[in-house]
Formats: sequence, C-alpha cells, structure tokens
Amino acid sequence: MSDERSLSPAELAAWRAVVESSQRLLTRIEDELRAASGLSLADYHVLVRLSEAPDRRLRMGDLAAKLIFAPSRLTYHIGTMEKRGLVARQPCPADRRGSEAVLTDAGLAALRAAAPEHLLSVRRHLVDDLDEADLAALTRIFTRIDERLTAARAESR
Amino acid sequence: MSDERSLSPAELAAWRAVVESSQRLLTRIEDELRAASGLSLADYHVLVRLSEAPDRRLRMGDLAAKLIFAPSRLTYHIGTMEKRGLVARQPCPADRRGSEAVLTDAGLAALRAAAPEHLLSVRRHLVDDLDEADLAALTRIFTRIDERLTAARAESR
DNA sequence: ACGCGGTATTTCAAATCTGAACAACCGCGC
DNA sequence: GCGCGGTTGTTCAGATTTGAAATACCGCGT
Repeated sequence: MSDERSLSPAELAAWRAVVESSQRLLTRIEDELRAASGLSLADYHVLVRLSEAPDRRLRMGDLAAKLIFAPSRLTYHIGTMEKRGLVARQPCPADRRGSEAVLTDAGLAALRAAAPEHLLSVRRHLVDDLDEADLAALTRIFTRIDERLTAARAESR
Repeated sequence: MSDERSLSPAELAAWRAVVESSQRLLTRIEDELRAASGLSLADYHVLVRLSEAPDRRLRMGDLAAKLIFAPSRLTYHIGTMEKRGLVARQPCPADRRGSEAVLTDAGLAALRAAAPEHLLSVRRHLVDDLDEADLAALTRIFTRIDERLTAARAESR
C-alpha cells in the first residue's frame, strides 16, 4: 500500500502467481483434453454452453458473450465445428440478421464422451489441491472480480 | 466428493469462475496496457523478465520457459520486438547453438514508461478487490498448483 | 410506409501461434 | 579423436485469432 502507482511485493507475487499458474493450468488441462478426446478447450466450452441452453441452441452473439470470444472468432470456430459435425448453424427465425448454433447429437455424444476424463483432469490439477475453504475463496474472489469487470465495462460504453 | 469422475457443484463453480474471470481479467488488463503503451501483455512480460535478468539478457530457452512460450513462438515474438528496437538478439558466447535476447535501452525505457499505468490497472481490477487474506490465499493456492504441475511435468518425461 | 441510426453476423487481410521437421552444435563414451 | 544420442533454435506450413470493413436486417420516429 506504500505507493499507489505500484504494487507491494505481496501484491505483485499474487498477480504473478495467478497469471502464470492459471496459464500453465489451462495449457495442461487443454493438452490432456486434446489427447483424450481430440477436442480443444474452446470446443469443449462451446459444447457445454450449448448443452445447457434451452433447446440446445444459442444465438451467435449470446454464445460469444458467454465464451468471451470476439464475434469473428466464434464465426470461424463454429465453422470448424460444423465441418466436424459437432454443431449446426441455423438462421434465427425471429431475427433474420441472426443465426443460431445448435448442438447436434454427435456434438452431445462427443461432450459426454469427453467429460469424465476432462473433469478428472480438472480434479487432479486443481480441485485435489484445495480444501473447502480454498474452493470457497476462489469462487468468491473470482466471482467478485468478474462482477467488477462487467460493471466497469458497462461504464466505459 | 460424491463421484470421483465428476465434480461437485461447488467444485465446478470454482473451476468455472477461475477460467472465465481470469480470462476476462487478462483481456481487460491487456486492452488497457495496449491502449496506454502500445505493448501487448506478452511484450511486457518479455521486458520484465529481461529487466530482471543478470546483464539484462537471457537464453532463448530460459526465457521461453519463464514465459510459458513454445520455442517457435518466442523466436517469432522476439523477432517482432527486435524490429521495434525493444530487444536485440545475440549469439551465445558459451554455446554456439544458442542465442540470447538482450534488453535494449529503448526496451527498458518502454517498460519503465508502461509500468506505472499497467500496475495501476492491475491494482484497479484485481488487487483493490482483495484483502490481505485473499491475497495470501491466492498466492498460496496458485503457487501450490504450479508446483504440482511442474512436478507432474517432470514425471511424464 | 419510409428513412435512419443501430445491431447481428460475416468477410477479409494481416498478425499471431502451433507443431513438426530441420540444421547446428554439445559432450559423453569408446 | 570420433560418432552418436540429445539439446538449442529456427524455419516452414498451416491453423487460429484479431480488427476493420462490409452486409443484411431491425424498429423507432415521422
């Protein structure tokens, strides 16, 4: 707290630990997911979001927001998943500008096939290291950060 | 803890919170860094690592390990930074296979110019939300994850 | 009904990232 | 001293990601 233009060693250590470890964690878990299922983490997240959506479908924009993807990235990504038969793209009936991504049966099957190993992977590399208090702290901390970020984004419009 | 092949709702919530919020946090902080200084977060991290190294220089391999970059990515990235005059590349005297990345005066100046705003940004979006206990918890948790990952990597060789 | 500012998505080119294959070199053991 | 397995970086081609510009459409106000 000494200088507001800087960070204390403890603050810097926390920031660095988060940046580096989360990077390493994601990389590792993605590697394992890829090896076990052929899906990237992005593929997996697309499948999860669609599987949770009513009627297994979402507007491109909504899906992009949930995944934190730039619009053009989602267009491209859904394109590759469509080629593999994991999702389908359909024009949105209510709004002719829009389109929806729909989870196919094959996509749902791929998700179900990949999930157990993947969750095991998450458990092995993250959850098993944490006790209940850690878990709660992580959830609370990151949820709060997210809320603040979303609020800050709303302001800067 | 019910099924070892799955995750409890609390565990899943923690995992999702970490993945999404850290993603959003990084994106946001990178945007601000870019807007204020023209540096990407990767640029900034390269500069930081070099500035901390003895004689302001590091072997490509060591730098790549610190940054969690694939080798070819670092080659490319140092190439772009070299064009901008932020770093220089020199053959390694002790090992003729290797090369070293060296921080230039311009690179150091760029880092010093960018740091205050960037740290403010980190403070605003992360540190200000945390009390001392949170800070310590984050550091402890992510440091432990990192140790485990590094250990696991060593095994799978 | 019409125009118009705004929104949803795609397209395009350029920048970046990845992994496999390569070239040069190290140093150990024969 | 030589050869060989292992290391260090780079190169290359292809995949992904980005941001700006284009396209098509919405719905409000007139």
